[in-house]
Amino acid sequence: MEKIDGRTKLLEVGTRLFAERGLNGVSIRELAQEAQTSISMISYYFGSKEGLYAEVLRQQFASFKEIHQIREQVEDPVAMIEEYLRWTFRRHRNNPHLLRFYTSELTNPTPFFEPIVMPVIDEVIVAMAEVIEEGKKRKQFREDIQPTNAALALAGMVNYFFLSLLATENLINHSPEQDDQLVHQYLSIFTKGVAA
Amino acid sequence: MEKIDGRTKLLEVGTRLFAERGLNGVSIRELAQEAQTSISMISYYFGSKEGLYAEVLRQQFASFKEIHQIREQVEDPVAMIEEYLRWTFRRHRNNPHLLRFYTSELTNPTPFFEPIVMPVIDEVIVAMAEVIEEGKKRKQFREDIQPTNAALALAGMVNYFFLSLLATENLINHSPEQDDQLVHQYLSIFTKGVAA
DNA sequence: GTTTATAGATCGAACGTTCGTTCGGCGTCT
DNA sequence: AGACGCCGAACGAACGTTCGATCTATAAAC
Repeated sequence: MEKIDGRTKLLEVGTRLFAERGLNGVSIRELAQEAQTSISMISYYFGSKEGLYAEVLRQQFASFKEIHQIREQVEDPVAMIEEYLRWTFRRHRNNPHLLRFYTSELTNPTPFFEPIVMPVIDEVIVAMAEVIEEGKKRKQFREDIQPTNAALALAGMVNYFFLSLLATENLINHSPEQDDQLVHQYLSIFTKGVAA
Repeated sequence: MEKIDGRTKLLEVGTRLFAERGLNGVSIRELAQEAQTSISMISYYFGSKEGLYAEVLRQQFASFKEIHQIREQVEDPVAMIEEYLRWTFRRHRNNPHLLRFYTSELTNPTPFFEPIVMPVIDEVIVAMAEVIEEGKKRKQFREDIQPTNAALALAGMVNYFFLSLLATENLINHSPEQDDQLVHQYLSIFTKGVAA
């Protein structure tokens, strides 16, 4: 039974509670009680409640930077989109809270959206738009696709699908084995298709 | 210069402010000031702040019921999906607040999600899943599509796309003329396609 | 090896502010 | 005169923050 330090415990509890009810939906008294510490510890470690929230956000969105490593490793646009989908699935499955912060900040931005969240989201969208552009050049993707719109649609599909799983509490039931089917389905938007 | 009654003004202001910052992000004092009335009017007309929020939610999600009329009018599955997309585009363009309530309630549900929001969302998803199922029977859609997942993905794509427009404040710039391209792009997931 | 000093972690009480709600009264119509 | 729309003051509760005191553990001094 090892005792983890109070700061870590607060970050842990903050992540869970802020994800569930947002910045304004959680009080420092609830945070302190859940972390089995006192209310003054939040100001002590993070300056303020908003300081704790900002630190939680930074932790949550740190994984977005991985997109650059993935892009270096995978050269082919189709393979890259596939890898992007699997990477996103993996991230959401490993961290069920990320999606809530992501969507919540996009819908009702806090003062931390612009400095913390927007830059990392932007990097991913720009990166994927470039990948799609390259795919068009290589005639792998349809001509009528607008890269930035397509990158947004792609991210939207995946995120929203997981959001629906989250809302119906099926996130745990969705196993890695189902990824293949989803990847294939989503990928097909970009590949040459025949309209009915 | 006609004077609208206080109740309507409060609903109007409540819709805008709750959409921007959520139930917990807006105080009754701010609502009253913005509506140029006094703080006691909220309890007077709606019982409580939550009562006002609930009424706003009911107004916002009333349009979801239109799905049944549309389904009665359009018989062909492909045409139905197309009509669904146009209907959704139209709704989001006419009411820029709807999407925020939709996503916000899905991500961080208030006590009103279950009684007010969930039922109408469910009706739309079930209806579209049935349409997709019918499309599979008629060999219009690919065999490997799972109807409910596909209905969720479809809704996700559209909603998230508009959410991104909202976040970048481009919603006004997106004109009805661009709908055709989007409809075609999104529709292609369901039509028989060739993987690259 | 014992004592002392020092820095960090933790606490609960208290502060001032803001919150949502209630209530008595005032004006304006029917 | 009675019903309704409306107001501002007041209430208790909850909020986030601050502060002085206490505890702990390591380092320094003897």
